[in-house]
Amino acid sequence: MPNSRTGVLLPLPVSGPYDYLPPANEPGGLPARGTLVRVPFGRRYLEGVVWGEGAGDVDAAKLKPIRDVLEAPPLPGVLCDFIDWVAAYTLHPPGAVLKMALGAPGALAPPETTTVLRRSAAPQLPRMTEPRQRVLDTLAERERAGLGLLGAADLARAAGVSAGVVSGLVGAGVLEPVSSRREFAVPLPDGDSPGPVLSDGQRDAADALGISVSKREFEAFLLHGVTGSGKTEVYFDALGQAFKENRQGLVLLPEIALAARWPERFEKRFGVMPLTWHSRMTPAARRNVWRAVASGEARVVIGARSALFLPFPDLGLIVVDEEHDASYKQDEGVAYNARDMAVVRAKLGGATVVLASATPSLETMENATQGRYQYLHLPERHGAATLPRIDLIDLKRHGPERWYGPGGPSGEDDRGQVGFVSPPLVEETRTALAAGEQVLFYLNRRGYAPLTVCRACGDRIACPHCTAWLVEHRGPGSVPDRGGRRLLVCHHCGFSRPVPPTCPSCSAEGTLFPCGPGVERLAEEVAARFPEARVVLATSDTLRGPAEALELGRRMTAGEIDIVIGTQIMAKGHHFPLLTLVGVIDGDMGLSGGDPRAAERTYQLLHQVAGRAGRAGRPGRVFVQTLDPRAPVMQALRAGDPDTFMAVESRERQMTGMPPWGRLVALIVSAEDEGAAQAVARALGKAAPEAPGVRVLGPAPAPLSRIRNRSRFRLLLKAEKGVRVQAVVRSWLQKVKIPSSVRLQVDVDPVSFL
DNA sequence: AGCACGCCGACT
DNA sequence: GTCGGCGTGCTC
Ligand SMILES: [Zn+2]
Ligand SMILES: [Zn+2]
Repeated sequence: MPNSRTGVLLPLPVSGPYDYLPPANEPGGLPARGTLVRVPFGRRYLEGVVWGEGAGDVDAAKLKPIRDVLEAPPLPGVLCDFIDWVAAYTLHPPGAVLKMALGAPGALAPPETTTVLRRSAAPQLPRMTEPRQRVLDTLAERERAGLGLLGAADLARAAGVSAGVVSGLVGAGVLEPVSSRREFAVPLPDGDSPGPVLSDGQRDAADALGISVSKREFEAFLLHGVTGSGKTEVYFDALGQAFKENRQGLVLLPEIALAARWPERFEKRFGVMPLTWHSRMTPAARRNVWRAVASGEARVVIGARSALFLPFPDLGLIVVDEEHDASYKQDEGVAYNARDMAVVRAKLGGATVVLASATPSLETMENATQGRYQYLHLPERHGAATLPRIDLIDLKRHGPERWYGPGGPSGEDDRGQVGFVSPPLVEETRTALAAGEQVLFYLNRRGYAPLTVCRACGDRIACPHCTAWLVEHRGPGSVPDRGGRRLLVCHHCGFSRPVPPTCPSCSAEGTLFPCGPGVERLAEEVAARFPEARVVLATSDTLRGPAEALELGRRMTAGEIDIVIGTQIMAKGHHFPLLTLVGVIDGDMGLSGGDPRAAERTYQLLHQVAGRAGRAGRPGRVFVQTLDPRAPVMQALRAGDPDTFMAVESRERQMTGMPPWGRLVALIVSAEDEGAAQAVARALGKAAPEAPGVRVLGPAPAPLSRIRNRSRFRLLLKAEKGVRVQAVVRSWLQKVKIPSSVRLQVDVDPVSFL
């Protein structure tokens, strides 16, 4: 008997596809792989995807027929293959990966409709009034002008009448409501638009990419473009080539950069705004983009990491810009690295993939050295902004002075406030401001102060749900001395409470004081030290969307701002012609804690921040405040010598068997009950594999040992490069029974060790 | 992921 | 005596 079952993958974390019978009403046999269907599942219906022939390992009596085939373009075969590949690599269920690909919610929703009003065939009105006539005139005018129908509220507004007039006409049967499909116009970039003249270096790189795109075969490139080399123009050129070949393009950016002005640059080059894909989209926008991609109408999408799972039927080019950025790694749910999976996606689809960065990751550099990626180096262009000179300020020798508010010391015992800007940086800032130039103070710490301490008992205020200190936030415009809001916020779970009037531990009154720097606190100091300067904060709290980012850019360019105090959001994308001085307040931040990539990341981040200073013809200056100016990463920044630094980093990782010279898989065991989590973690430790070239470290309490009221333990599997870690881990996990109250997160190639 | 089944504490 | 808590397991 032929296999009349079909496997259907459901967007659920179950181990694999479930078998179904073909739909009763479809005589055409088994639907093809990728077909979107609705199937009965338990006592409900779910959307799923036909995954292939049924496995046949389940009792025929249990089989139910597919209820129906959905009116939606099927998932391209290459996406189905990709989902299987990612699931096998990350050790997460394929259904969990499918869930990301369906872009839930909304991708499969029916097309958006709105109710509009049109003139009915009904005869004349019993009573015609002047407002009523105006509505009918408006309708007639719009029809003559070829404009579409409007909903009740819009029609009333267009005619300048109240809503009651329109509803009266509907009631009288003169207007009738009809449902209209809201059309979505897919922007069509112009691949033939010439673009700017490229330098010789850019031309060579762009040609190499263009030829690769035309070949329609998998090829991977590292586009190493130093600051000012114009790497964006190079991959724009390759995108244009993809459009000409009638293939689709995808540009991945770190989520934070999407908020900035990147889409504008695309528009300047190709004449239309690009379609974008990110986590904060409405379901309707999600649906529109998803469908436009699936139908092939969308020529290019700019997106955050999840855009990699969009249903491109013919993806010819993937660009991963800022490929070193750690935010390409997703740690929760399916733990995947979009940068690495982009290479896989390109391989499965016969596409070109470009990893672009001014400071490539060690992993990508090694892949280029080994010849797996072709190496394209872009030298800086003549006359372009170059990376400014970086100087170090030793905080041990140049400790920041205390400072006073506008009135100066209030008495003899007023010792003023703790400062974070050292005298040399204050001096440089004065000079720059006097020259009418702009200054950026970089501090990657949101809020007012990262810690609140009681000076009576020494107690530090922690989150009740996490092992983390609460961060004080004051918010823009609030004046704490006059009863403004002072909130303590947990950056891990979102818990917040007002700063209490008395110490929660010893009940002493007025003894709680902020400890350590945050951008809001830094802003106070800067305002006091440079009273004439116009100061703004640029953080994810103040730049919540593209509109705010654009407005900041406008004010900066117009010279309406003197000093910006910014977090990581300022490290990306923005370039301001008047900004010539960057002061890094805490260069050592991120260097503590046992992360093998800490120094590398610090280099990449500070290099990127440094790139904000300077412009053509007037190089900027960068000062990094540090307690350890002799640290290799600081010396490398000062010397502008990433190559030596990366070589040393590489050797260090080689000696310790760390990536890219070895493989890592992290297991994170968490549960509300600490004992339950610990028991499972210990059982996993006992059952650890003893294969050659494999070592298991832990279990140990995670550095963040409790988040959202869940206790966390970590184990780390370290393997030599050739080891098939997935097989090792899969058989390891089979040996340990995990109760449902305990969650086990598997993280292949971990980036975060918290 | 839902949703039901099932076995132990405090309620009409 | 029942109502309901959520731990365990199943869904083709
Ligand atoms: Zn106290
Ligand atoms: Zn918390």
